[in-house]
Amino acid sequence: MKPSGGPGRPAGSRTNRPRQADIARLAGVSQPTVSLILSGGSAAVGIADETRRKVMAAAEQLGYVPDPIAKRLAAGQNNLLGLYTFTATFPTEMSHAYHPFLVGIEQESAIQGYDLLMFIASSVTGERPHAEVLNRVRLADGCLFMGRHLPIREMERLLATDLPVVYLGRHDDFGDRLPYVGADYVTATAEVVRHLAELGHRDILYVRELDDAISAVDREAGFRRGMAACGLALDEGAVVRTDGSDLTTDRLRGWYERGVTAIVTEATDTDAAHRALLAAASQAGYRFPEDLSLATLGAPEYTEQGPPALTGFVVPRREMGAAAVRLLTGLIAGDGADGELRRHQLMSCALEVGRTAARVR
Amino acid sequence: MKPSGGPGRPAGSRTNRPRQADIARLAGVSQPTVSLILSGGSAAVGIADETRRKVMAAAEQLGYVPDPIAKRLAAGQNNLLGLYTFTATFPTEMSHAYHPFLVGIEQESAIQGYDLLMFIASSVTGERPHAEVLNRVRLADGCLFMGRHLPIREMERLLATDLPVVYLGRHDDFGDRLPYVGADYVTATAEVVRHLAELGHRDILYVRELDDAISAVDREAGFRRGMAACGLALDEGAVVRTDGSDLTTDRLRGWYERGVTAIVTEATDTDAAHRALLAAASQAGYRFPEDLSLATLGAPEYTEQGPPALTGFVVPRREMGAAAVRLLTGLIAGDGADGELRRHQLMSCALEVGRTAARVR
DNA sequence: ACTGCCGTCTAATACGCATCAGATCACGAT
DNA sequence: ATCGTGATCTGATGCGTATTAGACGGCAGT
Repeated sequence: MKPSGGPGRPAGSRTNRPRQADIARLAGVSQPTVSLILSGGSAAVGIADETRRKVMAAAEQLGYVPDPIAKRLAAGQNNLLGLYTFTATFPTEMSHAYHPFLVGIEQESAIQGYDLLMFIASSVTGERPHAEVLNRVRLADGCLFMGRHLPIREMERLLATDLPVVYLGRHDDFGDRLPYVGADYVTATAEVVRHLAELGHRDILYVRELDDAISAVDREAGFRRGMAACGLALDEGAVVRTDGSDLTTDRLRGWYERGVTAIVTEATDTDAAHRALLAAASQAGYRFPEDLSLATLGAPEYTEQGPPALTGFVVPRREMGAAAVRLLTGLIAGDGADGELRRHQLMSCALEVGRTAARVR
Repeated sequence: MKPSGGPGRPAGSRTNRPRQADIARLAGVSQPTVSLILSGGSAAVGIADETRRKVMAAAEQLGYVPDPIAKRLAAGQNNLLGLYTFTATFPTEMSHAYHPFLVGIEQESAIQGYDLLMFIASSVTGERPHAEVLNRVRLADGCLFMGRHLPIREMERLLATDLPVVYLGRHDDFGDRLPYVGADYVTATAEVVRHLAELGHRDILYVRELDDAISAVDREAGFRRGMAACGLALDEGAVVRTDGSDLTTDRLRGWYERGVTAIVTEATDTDAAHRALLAAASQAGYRFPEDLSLATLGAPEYTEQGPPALTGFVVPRREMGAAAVRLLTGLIAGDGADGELRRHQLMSCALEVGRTAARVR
């Protein structure tokens, strides 16, 4: 490699961008003085106006731009928020599940003055995809994690670090060590049940997904709580688990004839249960809400075509993303130690009164 | 802030992560030796096996993880690709215009082993939103730019830098200095015209947007070229500019009665022209393709519900994103100097034979 | 035995900025 | 005349890693 520096520049320089030292030389002061004036900000009291002017002028003349890397190395902060998703962030098939979160994250990050660093390189590197990420993650001042299943071991190691971290979603396995922003599915589901009860429904069925993701567990808990609060009996088989494949037309008819008047189901990434239910109903000739009432937990955001149609609740994804960013930046700023920050936040989901549930006949 | 260093560590240390110096002490060698062994990779010949083992063991024992910041400062590379969009990357209203690009960018970045650094903070900082970009952008090894209108002055300054840059979209104002990956609208539009001509259409109208974005200019050029190539006359008024507001039902009727059998229009961010045309047609009672044939340039990607319906062409956004990343990483690797890299790339857009255009009666 | 050379490792330094402990000087108070 | 005392600025150093020049021994060749 040849010393590509300009005239009068030390040989090691890889670039010809001006540095603070150049400004200092031009202004006839020392490099620390330049540093104080340019980045010291409010701490730059005790600098003569004359000196300040000279330095500013020199910086302007040279077109100085601070090197973020050096800044970070020296100061230990670079206004970068890491964003780590356990799957591809921009999925091809799945209808942009992360998108509403990202909208909130982006907005709030911008407000807080942080840029977003998306860690994706490792998603294709091989067998232990998340092992090496943790190295890179430290590049940011703090990191946001999202995704249905988080890798326990890697998370454990990360938490042993002093890097601020926030998980988007509820997760209590790490106790207080893992701050998160989640959705209050329990309360929201109970409210949906209460809404149905107020419409006169007493025989309510809950059709949920197979796997035990926290959201599913919470929703079922909310369902049971809501039923209990309304004094409704929860007979055997009132909670149905399915991945969609066994949700036949006959089964649906059976429920109907047994006297079920309302069905609660949940929308998820895959939407298996929800979709299967709609399919079976359409095939059996049942209409919502004429024949059966339907409530969907966590319905997708409004689309552009008109008001919400599905009764249920909507997860405030945008607000959750923004809240997560606020929590993270708070932790970075060190508010965590003072206990000013609620490290575990559950956002409430608004009840949506749509057109799929009606008063029982 | 308190000096949180552990026991035996210098007070200035902000973190208790092990450094190369710690490994060196534990293994009884010097820090440069550790550096050589751990990151030197192939250049680490000339190291005794015994030493190598000791160092590796010590690194493993301490759970060493290299600091990307320091690495970058020292080596001038950090495997980060910047992504700068001139508007919010995750828009709320607009139907995820950037999304398909992002899918390609993410995939290819992962393959190339780069993480993605999204610069967003400046979008809210005030009057000259992009002025401060230069500061941040240099954090990455190279930067991808996207957005309809790029700020000339800032780009000019950036190009004076040695930072590799790629623009997603065609832009020739900077000559060869701004590498880009664009779409070949001219050829694609000409092919659409040819397709219509083969269906027997001779009176073809082109309805385009008002503003002179490059895509619009190219498409019109392609339209004219296509007409010429097919030996079709281009009479006065064959090209209509509109922002949608003046596209009345009467006007559409006028065209129809004048003998126009096919209309070519373009889909853009706002979709103003395209949407207005559809609205007017629907209001006038015209159906596609029964009454009029319609071709849409740059139709949105397939949605999940079935095969494409619109005749026209589709912009290969995913591939463009991937190509842009390849170009950028190539530039970073220094392939640019050897002329191995096509700094200006135009990707072809596949003709879509949909259901809105039919053989003329 | 002296020279030359290879293999192995280390001292020194760069990278660009921030921070801290003084240095320097002027000025007023004792 | 001496001693603070505040206002301004600088020297030295750190941040964690990569790189380069060269130190140090040992071994072969003459």
